[in-house]
Amino acid sequence: MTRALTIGEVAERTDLSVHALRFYEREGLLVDEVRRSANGRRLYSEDDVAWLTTCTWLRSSGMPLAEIRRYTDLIREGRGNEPERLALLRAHRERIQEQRAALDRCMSMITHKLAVYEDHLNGVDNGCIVRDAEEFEAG
Amino acid sequence: MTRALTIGEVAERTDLSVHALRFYEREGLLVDEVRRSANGRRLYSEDDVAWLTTCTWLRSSGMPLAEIRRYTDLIREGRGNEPERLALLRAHRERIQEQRAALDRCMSMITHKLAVYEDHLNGVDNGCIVRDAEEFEAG
DNA sequence: CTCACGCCTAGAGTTCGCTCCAGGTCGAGT
DNA sequence: ACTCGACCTGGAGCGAACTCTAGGCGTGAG
Repeated sequence: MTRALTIGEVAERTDLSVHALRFYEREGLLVDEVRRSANGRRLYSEDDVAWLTTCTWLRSSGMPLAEIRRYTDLIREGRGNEPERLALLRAHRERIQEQRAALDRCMSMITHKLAVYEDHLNGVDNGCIVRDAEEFEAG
Repeated sequence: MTRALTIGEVAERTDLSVHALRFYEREGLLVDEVRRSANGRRLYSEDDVAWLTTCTWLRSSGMPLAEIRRYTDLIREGRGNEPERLALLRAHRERIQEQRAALDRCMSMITHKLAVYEDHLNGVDNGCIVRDAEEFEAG
């Protein structure tokens, strides 16, 4: 068994602040209760770090903390609710796909605007009033 | 010239609430001052709608309102600051790419967990303690 | 005439996800 | 003996992006 980690060490490894770690704990985002040292300091296991990393990934893809808590609860409950976990993950997968679509839409808009502005700055002056990139096209 | 639109109509077309539209206006997110009817009601042009749509796309790809305002200001200023606009758009393009990477990371994690759970539910019971999907693999 | 409706303003309230503070404990180093 | 740094708690505070409320106006249908 590996050495227990302090909150500071976990903060470094997960890119969460120590404040956020305590906050996540209060919010019930940890599957197991965090162990404590004799003097009351938190002791995290590698499993805790792994789970927190999963949490940060879910967060970075836009899952609200409330839903991560729900997922955590399901895991804590143990066997039997796998269909619910599946449903939750599938729902999130859908949202990720929607987000990706949104990013792609915006990305092509930006690519387009960049092209227009770059043309403009390279002297392809079409002489129309300059406002947003879109307006170059009209001329 | 096309008919001016009421705030309600613009709300429908942009998927922003009327509250949000007034809020955006207060925050200086509109390039031109919104026209008003005789009795003080807002009258939006198709250009306004187009710009607001651009704003919603930028928002949906995670650009903060403060930065949209900055971009709006640059456009309102007129010719001469195209390099700044380019820089702003390029910076946002980078962030979009990072976000996409984050989504992809999370997506493959989810795909993996889904596969593990689905196997499990289809009777591929590997007999280990059931917690998060990851733990199925160990067995 | 009255009623509902859509709009107006100024400003308060809400949700989310932290972030920070005050005040305190502990252990190691000088 | 003293100080420093990392940790503890409970609770306040914050920034973002809305969202809603109160109170009021103008117009059109019944």
